[in-house]
Amino acid sequence: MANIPEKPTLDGIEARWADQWDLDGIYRFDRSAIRADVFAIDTPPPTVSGSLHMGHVFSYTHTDTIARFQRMRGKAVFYPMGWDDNGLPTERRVQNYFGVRCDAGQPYVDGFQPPFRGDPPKDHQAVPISRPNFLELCDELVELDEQVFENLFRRLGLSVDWSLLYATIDERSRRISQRAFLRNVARGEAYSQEAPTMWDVDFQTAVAQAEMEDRDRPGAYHQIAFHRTDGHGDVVIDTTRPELLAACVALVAHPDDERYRPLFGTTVRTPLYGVDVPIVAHELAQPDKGTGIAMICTFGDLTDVIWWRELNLPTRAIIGRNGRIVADAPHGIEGAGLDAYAAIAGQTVKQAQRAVVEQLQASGEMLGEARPIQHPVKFFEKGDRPLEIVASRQWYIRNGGRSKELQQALIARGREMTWHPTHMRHRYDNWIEGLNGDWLVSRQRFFGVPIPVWYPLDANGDPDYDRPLLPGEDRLPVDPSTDMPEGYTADQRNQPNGFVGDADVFDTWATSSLTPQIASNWEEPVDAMFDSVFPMDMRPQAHDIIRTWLFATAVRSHYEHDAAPWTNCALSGWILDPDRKKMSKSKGNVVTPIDLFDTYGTDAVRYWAASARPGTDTAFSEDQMKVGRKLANKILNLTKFVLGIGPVEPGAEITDPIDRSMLAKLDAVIAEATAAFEAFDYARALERTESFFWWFCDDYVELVKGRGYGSRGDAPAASARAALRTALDAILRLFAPTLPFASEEAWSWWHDQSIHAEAWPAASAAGGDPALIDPTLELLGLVRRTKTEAKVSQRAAVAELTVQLPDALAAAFEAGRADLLEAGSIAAVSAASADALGCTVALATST
RNA sequence: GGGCGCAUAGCUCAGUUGGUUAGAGCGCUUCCCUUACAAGGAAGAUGCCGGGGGUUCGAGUCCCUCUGCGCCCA
Repeated sequence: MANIPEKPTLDGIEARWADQWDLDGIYRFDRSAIRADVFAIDTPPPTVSGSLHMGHVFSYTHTDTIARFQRMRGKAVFYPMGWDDNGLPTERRVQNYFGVRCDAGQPYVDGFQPPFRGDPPKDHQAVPISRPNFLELCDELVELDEQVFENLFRRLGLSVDWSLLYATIDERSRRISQRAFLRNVARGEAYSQEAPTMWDVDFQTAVAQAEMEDRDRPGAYHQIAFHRTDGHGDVVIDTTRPELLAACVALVAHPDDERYRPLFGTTVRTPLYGVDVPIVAHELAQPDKGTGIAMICTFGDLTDVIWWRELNLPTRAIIGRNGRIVADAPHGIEGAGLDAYAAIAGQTVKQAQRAVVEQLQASGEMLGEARPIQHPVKFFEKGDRPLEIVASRQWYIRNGGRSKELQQALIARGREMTWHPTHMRHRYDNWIEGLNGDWLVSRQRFFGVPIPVWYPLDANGDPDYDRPLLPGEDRLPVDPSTDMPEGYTADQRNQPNGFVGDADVFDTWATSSLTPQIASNWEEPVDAMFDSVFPMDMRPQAHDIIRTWLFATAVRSHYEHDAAPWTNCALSGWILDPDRKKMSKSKGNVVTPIDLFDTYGTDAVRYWAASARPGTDTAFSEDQMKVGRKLANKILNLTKFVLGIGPVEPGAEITDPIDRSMLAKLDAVIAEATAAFEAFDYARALERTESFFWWFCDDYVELVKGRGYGSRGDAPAASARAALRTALDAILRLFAPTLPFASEEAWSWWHDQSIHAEAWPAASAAGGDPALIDPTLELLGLVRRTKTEAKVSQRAAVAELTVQLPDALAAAFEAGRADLLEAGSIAAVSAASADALGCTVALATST
């Protein structure tokens, strides 16, 4: 029956088994299963335009071990894969790959051919192309990239159901994203508003709080004198942004600050521009910072926005969407002030700062020199220049940033989920508690899900943003730039009394926050699986995107389903290089996953990943992969041995207490591994299994090998063989989630069906005493040591073994006595009662 | 500044209700071709379990505190 290769090998087994699994469809989700029998995973759709790296291999392996375990436990596993391809990363990659840039002003070119397909020269000037042409190139490239990702994941052995594949830009995702948004609008959970917004001047898009980061940058304090309009001298302020002087609308000090209290309510005149501004009081002014009084500009930072809003100050915006000072001076600047303004109009922020400082120094209104400092500056996480604040109309989804009540409700949602590891929940709570505004979901970009909204235009051609025109759900997905709102005709586009389409797209997270809905065909006309998979059992992801992806998904589910989207969140750690530093290409220490698969085998790489404690940052370690390869190899060899030692008669009983003792230990391991997997601790499950496995090979197998070969006759041999076979069966099943290829290969030598369609092992219930075997193995160890110290072969004969035997161990000693003699090549043994177990080994003088 | 985590062998780490002599792998040393495996096996050396204090019959484990490192947020 057995089909055992002469020389077992791991080489080439990945491709063979990956293809076979695909052919057999063993990972296909059973759509007829009821919710209680389903284990549903909300797989994180990777950003395909990023490059493949070990982080993918790492965290996706963790998930796969859980999926395989649950499948073996009899669950119908819902394990989809998706590609998060919409959004800025793809746009960037398309620009760099084809040598183009999107320019909405360009006409569409039919059959457009980009100047390059990969690696444009460094000095290439990006070719401006129309938005539709640009989107075509996006579609072309993501298809390419997604194939590379799929190949990697198949090679990694992920047991996903590839028939459930989706992409966040595909038609279903666009429809579901728009549907969910329209329902948010209908319930008042989403709204548009004209407001100061964090703005990236290079990408020329608004940016959400979750996408911002602080970076320490050099800056400088400048002391600037404002002139009191009552003629009683100057008020000196400190600012790091003198270039915004023309945008100044007030000075502010703390209400308790005695130095400035008399000035509240008075006015000062701005230097250079001669604009009268009030001196106001607010708690957020910091008396210990600079001179204790600051200028409020529209807008230098988020505190300016708060002051502007709470103190009802006027607006004098001077920074345009391109990051340059706008051409027209704001209201209030007149006469000579206009000349001063002309010096900065059209300049970048940096240029303007130099110009203003020069002007102030010339006029004597800047005191002393600039004092350099290091201070945190807000950046878009993908951006290169500091964010500016510009006023613009944007769409928001309420997320608790402006409502304590909603905050509490969302924090409560977090408590409906079990977090692995538990302390990760704090990040969720902290993030919600630190929100300072609603979730900005509109982006002034191209490759994304269009915001499904039009606005009616009045007789003057001005849009009425308070009465947006919304499509019916049956029309989704729509593209407002080509589709028409109901009741309008194409020729009314952009005409007075006509309509205008919203030109923006959704933030990537606004769509990827709906992966549970997308993967399960929520409210789709056909093939809805939503009811049998939602709320899902597991959300695996990395811990750095708790504030973005995890939180956003919880928000959407809270609104749409009044539920947490999953019952468990499993957070993976990061990969560090062996020096505990970030891996980087420039250092030449980045290895690609495929190379590692080739070198060590996929199971070996999976072993490395699965050895890392859940949620723990982990060093990249080829040493661990070598260990994994050894393990996988050993599994094949052990299987060959157990299958080759001799036949096992049907119904053969395991009678020997030594064999039963081993099985009792195995039972404990099965129980531990099961409990660990159920708690999402794949690493502990592996560690317990592996530890037992080496003990089994080195100690148990060596002890009973001779008996198994039949040295003492048929009945003792039958017990050993049956025990070996029983243990092998369980061991392969225990390893199957972590080392799917080696366990399948070994399994296939004596089974027709895939091990991954088999049941998780159950306890043997042979009723053995787990400790019974221990004294025998301890004595065997002492014999081995004696031989090693005598520098003789382990096969060397022992003339006599004299055992010191505590009475309590007498029965155990007797049970293992015959096996011990054989395993140790011992000619004679005698035992005498003693307090502690021990022995004296008399080696035979010659072989 | 707020929150969280980590500190155990040269290195990477395990140590799950507190319980004999603190473990594994890698690396290092010595030995062994043995009919599953030399891509193997047998054995050995290496620890103020970060410091201090406390609870307890008993602390790597629980409490307090200090130090150092890392992450998240402001």
